[in-house]
Amino acid sequence: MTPPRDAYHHGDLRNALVASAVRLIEAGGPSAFSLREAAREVGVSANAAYRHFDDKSALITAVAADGFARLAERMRRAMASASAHRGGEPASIARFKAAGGAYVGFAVDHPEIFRAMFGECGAECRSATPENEETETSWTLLGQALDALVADGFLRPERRVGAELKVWTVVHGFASLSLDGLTAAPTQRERKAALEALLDFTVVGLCGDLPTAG
Amino acid sequence: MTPPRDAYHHGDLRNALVASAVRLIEAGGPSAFSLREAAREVGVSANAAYRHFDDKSALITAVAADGFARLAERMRRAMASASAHRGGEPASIARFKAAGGAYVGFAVDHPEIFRAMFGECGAECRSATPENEETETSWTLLGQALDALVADGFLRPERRVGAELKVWTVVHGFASLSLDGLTAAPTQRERKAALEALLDFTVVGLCGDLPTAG
DNA sequence: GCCTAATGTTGACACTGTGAACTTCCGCTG
DNA sequence: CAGCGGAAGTTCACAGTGTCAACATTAGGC
Repeated sequence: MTPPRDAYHHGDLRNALVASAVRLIEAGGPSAFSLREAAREVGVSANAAYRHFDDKSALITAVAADGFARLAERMRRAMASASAHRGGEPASIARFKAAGGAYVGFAVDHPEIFRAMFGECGAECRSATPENEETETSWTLLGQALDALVADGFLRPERRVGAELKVWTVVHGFASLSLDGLTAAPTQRERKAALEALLDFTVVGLCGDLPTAG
Repeated sequence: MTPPRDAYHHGDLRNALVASAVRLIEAGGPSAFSLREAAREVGVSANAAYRHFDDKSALITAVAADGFARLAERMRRAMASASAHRGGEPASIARFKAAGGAYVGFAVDHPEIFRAMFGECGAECRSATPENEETETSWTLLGQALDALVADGFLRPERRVGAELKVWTVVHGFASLSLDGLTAAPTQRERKAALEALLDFTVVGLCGDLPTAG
């Protein structure tokens, strides 16, 4: 992938460093990652990194940003493919569940990256600055899914407000617990079942009503 | 608090180190905490800590364990006081909401400790070993609150199974997002409103049904 | 009252993030 | 095409860190 470096100038150090950092973090978590090691892996002196990043944490921030972009992409894909072959479910609900599933799926597949994204260094990526398109995207995708629920008549419009936060809460909570393991490492099968139940629960919470209590 | 150390032996180094670590972590997060600094603060050589902890991470684990104990205590208190003066709400629902509120409250009041509890070093505290009474407790308290919902007829028994995970997911998710700030630092007032809405949403999700879809 | 084991101490090592000063080389201007 | 300015990398240096090994001190049981 990286050709043996002969030239004095690397050519694409920034991206190479980010890629190396992703590998290292993916392997051992954000704590088991050092600037020097990343530089070593790329074949460059430790301080070269400072031409491209203010900080060690700036590099991690870049990793987080990359993670957010990949997360959004994954959600996009999942939603699109859910529209295609859903299993008898209304399209809007299928898409909604697909979005949630993709979020959790990303977290489970890339736990350490996910941690980095929501650690202190990822903070800048998460603030909804107008420029931060990528970050905004997963939030936006969720919004689209919810709008579709309204359009299909499942979610009453007056309940639409604040729905993103609720869904995000559920999905993010499940992802966090899956990683940080309140439940001791369930099988993928069990997790899938739990997630399905959770998404149903979410739909009821959003769209449903309490039975006449008495 | 700690009397000026004159004796060669500290007397209660273990606890002193944990307390110091709690302060340091609370001040600057788990990353801005060093074994040496904690030892310095206690007035003891760096390596003295190794008589009480295998590792730096073992110390953090102790901090996490302490956090879990305090969290459970806070939930216990909140639930008890909710039984006393609830505002026209059924007791079981009031207690349930109090438990959730206490969880989030702890996370918001002690963000860095909370992070430590759910970071890699806190992992041992979270596994439900039979001995790990304290850890189990907040889960157990949640279970009690759910049982009360069943007893009061709000939650149908066949929906009881798996309810802990759902509630935990919501509450933990909201706590995480509140700390890690998807939403840019809302006021305490806003957060309280959001939490209230979220708990209502949770009750509906657990106990409610979809309106006859058509 | 001594011996042992628990508790603390000192010294050392490899490693980290980062600043300062120096070198190499790409790309532009004359 | 010469040469130069600045971007991109390098080396040296420093303060801190976690941790190991060897040593010192002391509390408590025989």
